[in-house]
Amino acid sequence: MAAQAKHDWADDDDLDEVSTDLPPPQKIQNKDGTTTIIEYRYNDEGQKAKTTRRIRYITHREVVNPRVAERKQWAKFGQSAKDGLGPAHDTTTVGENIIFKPSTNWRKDARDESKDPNAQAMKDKLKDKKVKCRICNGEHFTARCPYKDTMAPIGEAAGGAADAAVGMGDEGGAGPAATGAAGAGKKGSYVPPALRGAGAGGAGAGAGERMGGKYGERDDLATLRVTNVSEMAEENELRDMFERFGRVTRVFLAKDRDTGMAKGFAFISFADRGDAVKACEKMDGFGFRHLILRVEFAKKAQ
DNA sequence: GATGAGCGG
Repeated sequence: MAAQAKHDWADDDDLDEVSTDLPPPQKIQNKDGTTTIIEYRYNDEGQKAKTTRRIRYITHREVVNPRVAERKQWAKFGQSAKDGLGPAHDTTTVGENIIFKPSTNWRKDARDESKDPNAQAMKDKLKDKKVKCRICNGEHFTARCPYKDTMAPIGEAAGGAADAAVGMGDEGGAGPAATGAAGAGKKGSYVPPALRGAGAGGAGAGAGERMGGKYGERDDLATLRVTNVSEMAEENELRDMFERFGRVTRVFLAKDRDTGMAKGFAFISFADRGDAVKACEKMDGFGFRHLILRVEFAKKAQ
């Protein structure tokens, strides 16, 4: 036993893998000056593969980038130290040859481009485009409209409020009537997706309909704030954790908008407040990724 | 320790 123990059976396989009946590479000189190289190797699936290449050796300086030619002469190192010069098929991927065409007169190039009919059509389209405010039809963005906060967008006149505001606009100033219109609700102001459809009771509120309250009010009756959340955590994980208590309607994991780094707290909204209560009780103090979660009902807007 | 996100030319 000891006599033959030097040989680890596990190594045998490896040896076989590389050294079994792979025919040696062949080089065939063709009459036209090219060389055909046939190599055998194992591919990723462990199957034998044959590679045939017909190449023409070029030594002319003008044809081969001299710096590339030089690199081919470099001695290899590391695990490739014993390999011959030039690229080896099993360690080298020959990339696509991307040709840059730096231009000294890009202005002229740009002009040429404009002759392209497609580009021209596009330009015409853009030329005709004018900024048109959705509120007052003025030549500014809706967001910059002076009546942004006092008027509903055209075609969405809410009762007499919008008309009143139009009247004010004609007089060139905002007055008490306009202020009243604003009080009725900022229709037309942007509502972020998370807040859309929010209203008393949550369900049944028609989209965009005012529920006697301000816009921007989120239904947080069944929303939990979870703090001490691992920065590695993902929204899906949180959802999975809380879903066992009831239907989770929203998971918000706070992250820095620029860096994307998790800020370590999250909001979980439930469809049913009773589920939220249960989840709050059970999950407060829950160990998650080496941290202990703190779970409480979210404040603000109730 | 922290209470949320943000249109579109």
